[in-house]
Amino acid sequence: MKLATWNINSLGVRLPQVLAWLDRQAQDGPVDVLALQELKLTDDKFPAAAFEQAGYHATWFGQKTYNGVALVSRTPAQDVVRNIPGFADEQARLIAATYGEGETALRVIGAYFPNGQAPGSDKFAYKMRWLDALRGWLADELRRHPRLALMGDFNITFDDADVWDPEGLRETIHCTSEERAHLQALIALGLHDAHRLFPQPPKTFSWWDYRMLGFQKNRGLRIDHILISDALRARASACTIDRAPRKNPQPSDHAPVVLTLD
DNA sequence: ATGGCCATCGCGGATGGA
Repeated sequence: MKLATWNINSLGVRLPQVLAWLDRQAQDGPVDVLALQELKLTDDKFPAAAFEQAGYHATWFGQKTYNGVALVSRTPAQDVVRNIPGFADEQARLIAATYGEGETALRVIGAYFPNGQAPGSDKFAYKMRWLDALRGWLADELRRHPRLALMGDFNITFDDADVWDPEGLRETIHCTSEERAHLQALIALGLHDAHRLFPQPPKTFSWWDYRMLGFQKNRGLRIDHILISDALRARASACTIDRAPRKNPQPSDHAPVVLTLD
């Protein structure tokens, strides 16, 4: 089975690319759950019928202009949660659901972490509060759901290996010690960075700036992640970043991350 | 080189992204 995450930077613009990508993936095994971020549309504009026609269920949490997240899946979502319980938030950034029953039930959390803009800014402070709230709730979720995956656009790099220019970008947004400590605190709850469970080529990134020929020069960051619990780690067999959609006309600035489980 | 590109809203140019 496959789990995937993709920040598509407007589902209105890139729905055809998402459907084409799901089709392509299905050639060597369908994607069971795809987490999407940055829908940039309201709930009433979500293209549920298009996904249904393609054979997928969906559950979504939209917002006008900004943010918005969804889970697209082969089986229906159960026990859906929108945003972090107990954390008042105007922004649609998180959606969680359970797939399957009993001991094989899988809990999936799709999230669009705040960008944070710059250390010291109000948006950075919001990012830190959001991360605190996520950690508190996630600890409970892990107790309830041993088979759990947290995936999405984290807007945080783990370390210098996730950064095209570690010296030039030291302690800038996505690369600060404070953000990385928060990311490690999520790992400390009992999660694993699926990407690093397997050998990866150096300079493997998931996002490239639209400007300065960022993708062509591979000037990128790895900020899109799939974190999995111990129970899922035991079943993980591959984790890859698919650069192909970044070469599409009108691409998202992010590439999808795909985890394969036995 | 303190911007470059892209999407949104809405019809010019600001805002946000990362």
